[in-house]
Amino acid sequence: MPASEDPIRKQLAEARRAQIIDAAALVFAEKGFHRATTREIASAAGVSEGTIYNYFDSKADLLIGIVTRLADMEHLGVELEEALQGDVKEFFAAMFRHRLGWIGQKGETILAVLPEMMVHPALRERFYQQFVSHTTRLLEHYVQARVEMGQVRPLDVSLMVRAVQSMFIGLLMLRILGDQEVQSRWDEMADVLASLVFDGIGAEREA
Amino acid sequence: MPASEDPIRKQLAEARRAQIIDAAALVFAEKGFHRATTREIASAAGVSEGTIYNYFDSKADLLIGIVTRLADMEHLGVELEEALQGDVKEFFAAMFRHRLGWIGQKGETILAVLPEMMVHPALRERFYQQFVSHTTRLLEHYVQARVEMGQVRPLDVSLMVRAVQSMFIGLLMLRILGDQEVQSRWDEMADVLASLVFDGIGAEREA
Amino acid sequence: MPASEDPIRKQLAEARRAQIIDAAALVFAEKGFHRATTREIASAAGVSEGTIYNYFDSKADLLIGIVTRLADMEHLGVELEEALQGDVKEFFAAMFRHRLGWIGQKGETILAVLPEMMVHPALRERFYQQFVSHTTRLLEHYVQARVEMGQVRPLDVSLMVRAVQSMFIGLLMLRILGDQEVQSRWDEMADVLASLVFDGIGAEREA
Amino acid sequence: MPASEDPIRKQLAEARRAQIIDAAALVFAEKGFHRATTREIASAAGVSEGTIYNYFDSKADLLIGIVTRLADMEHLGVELEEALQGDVKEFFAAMFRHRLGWIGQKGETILAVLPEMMVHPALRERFYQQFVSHTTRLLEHYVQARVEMGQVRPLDVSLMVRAVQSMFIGLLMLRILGDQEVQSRWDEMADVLASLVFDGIGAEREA
DNA sequence: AATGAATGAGTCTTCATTCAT
DNA sequence: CATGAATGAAGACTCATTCAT
Repeated sequence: MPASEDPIRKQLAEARRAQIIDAAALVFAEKGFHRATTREIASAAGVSEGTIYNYFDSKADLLIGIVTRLADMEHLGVELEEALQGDVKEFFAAMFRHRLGWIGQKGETILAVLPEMMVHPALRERFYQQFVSHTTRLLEHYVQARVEMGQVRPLDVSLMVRAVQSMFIGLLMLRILGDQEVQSRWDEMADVLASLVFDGIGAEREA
Repeated sequence: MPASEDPIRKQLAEARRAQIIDAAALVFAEKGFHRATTREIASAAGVSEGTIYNYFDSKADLLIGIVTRLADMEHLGVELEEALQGDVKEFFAAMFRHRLGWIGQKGETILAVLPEMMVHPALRERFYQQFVSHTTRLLEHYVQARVEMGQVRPLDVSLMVRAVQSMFIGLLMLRILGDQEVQSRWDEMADVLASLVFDGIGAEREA
Repeated sequence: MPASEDPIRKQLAEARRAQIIDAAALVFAEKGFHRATTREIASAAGVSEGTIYNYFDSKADLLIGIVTRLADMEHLGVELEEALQGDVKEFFAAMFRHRLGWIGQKGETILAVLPEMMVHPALRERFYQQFVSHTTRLLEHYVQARVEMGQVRPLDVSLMVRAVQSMFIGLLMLRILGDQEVQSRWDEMADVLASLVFDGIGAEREA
Repeated sequence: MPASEDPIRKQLAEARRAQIIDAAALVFAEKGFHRATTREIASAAGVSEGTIYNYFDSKADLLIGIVTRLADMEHLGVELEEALQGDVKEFFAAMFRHRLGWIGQKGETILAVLPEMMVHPALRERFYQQFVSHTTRLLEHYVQARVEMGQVRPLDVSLMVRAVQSMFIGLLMLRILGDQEVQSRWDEMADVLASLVFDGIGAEREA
């Protein structure tokens, strides 16, 4: 067993895992976790059923794999980092763009795990920690700071942040539910949201 | 066969249906559609498995039954009707209260069907028509009218309405995902949302 | 309980039995014993499922009922009685006519019980006694007598009679299996069979 | 995946199929199609229930499998081929021997499918084509030719052939129905039938 | 005597998982 | 490591039968 083979093997194994996870995400998104069979996943991945079990403990473990892979591929992005320093409204626009862009790209994969998550406590916990609470904290800190700088009205920060976050996942849900407008004009949403959140819709402010 | 028995029979049958649907919603919410067994549902409803099939064609038909029952019990409510005439911000507050109130009350039942809906086209269609598109149209008309009256800024009405709706379902999702803040302060959300939507969070409006 | 009601009740009950048996025969013939449901039989008979069990112990008991009713309606017929005295070939023609006529008329009902009989010992026994062995004995006596009278060749009477009988049931089977020729020319068969059995097909007799 | 394994796999699979079909035929013959459970069949075949479904689509598909296997193992046989050229009476004797021999050997298997066939159109069609119509055509041609050669009386060929065929299946039915004579003297039947069919039973021919 | 809702035992079928090759 | 045949537990659904009305 030459030492030189170790890293190569590792790479091959990692590629196999990815290949299987991608196939699983595809099939789960299309048919749902329970209606998807390991046979289909194997076939979609171009491997045998047995091979799946060389890389994953169980069918449910594939879900964990998908979430993990989803998390690995997430990062704040440079634009967003930069936007943290600039104008508040522009920051929100950048954040919405970033987030909706990610959802637009990974929507299918998210759809693959979302339904099961709603019902599976461990997965739910993992997903929440991974994708929600992280952003929650970031936003809370950002908004709190801007409130103190007088750039944001002193609303209830905690709830306000939840309201903003609800839009991410809410819009994904509307997309999934088949709303035509949301589906076809996805890319226009970020600016509308930023405008809504920052300025509101009212023609004139309350006293 | 005396004619007097017909309506009685009908009532008994309707009561049985409701009894079974409620039990199914309970079990589905707890374990998810697929992990729920007909045996459990029967036991929760206090009937035998066979009886379920005297009232429903299949396990999947129970989902349809749940959605239908959910729709039957929905109505705009007097307060909301009245709010249509009054102040815009107050209308949104009333709408958020009404909607979040409904979700708060029926959340468990919605959770029972939501995951399966995301994956089941026919159910998805039904749910969307029943609960989303109806509200969409109502809001679009309302906002459009208020824009013309100069009470609402001339944003893109269609997308703006989607943004508002995304919050309903998005907040439900956050609740389901286990967000403590959303769960414990649910009743406070309506006013925060109304304030956010009408006035925005910005300390000062853009030029 | 006036005595006058007894015979009336009896008649009503007998009519009900007949009504149910006829319906059962119909449904059994069409779908087979196992695929036929008591619900269908009840519906075909115009009664409720429960009523069936007021007249029969079980679904299987309906089969017994059908066979019994079949037997009750069988009788040698005058022509056949007369033919016993006449010409041998004419006797066979008469017998074939009588038998095939009966089958042609009751074929559907026989089809209703035949498949189950092949697999159900008690029913098989009953049917055999009722419809086969009776005829077997009749034929054996007849043929034996005619052999002794020199009108029939001294073949093995026992087997010869079985051969003749096999044609009854065999032709019914061909009919059931869908043989067009047998179905459409059923009424011509009797004479062909008589000619075949009495004279054979050979152009000239063996030495 | 070495190419050398393919034929081996195929052979193993074929053997499994045969093993399962044989078990199914056994159980069906004994209890009837509907009373037979897949569990019993599996147990009789020495495999698990699941394995059955790796080789057959459904329980009903086993019936098709049985019929097909029955057909595969049927062939005219050398003696019969030879008999086609010889004496008419001897041909019939050979044919009866061949056919009754086949039935005697495969009777159990035929019993396994016969009852269900009587009620199942697709299966019925298949069986009729496979085992009846083939022989019908052969006999019709043969008899027609011999009529033209003056060796067979000019009876209605089509019906005559049906009469002959009815004896095959009719005798099987008598056997199944439990006729002792037919069961115990099965091997003697062929010659009796040949004599009956060729010469008839009449002591003297009609004018 | 008639009804038909309720019952629950029984069965086919699916499919995640294992393991010999 | 890869394979895919074998496994068998589990579950949706059917339907003969019962019984309160």
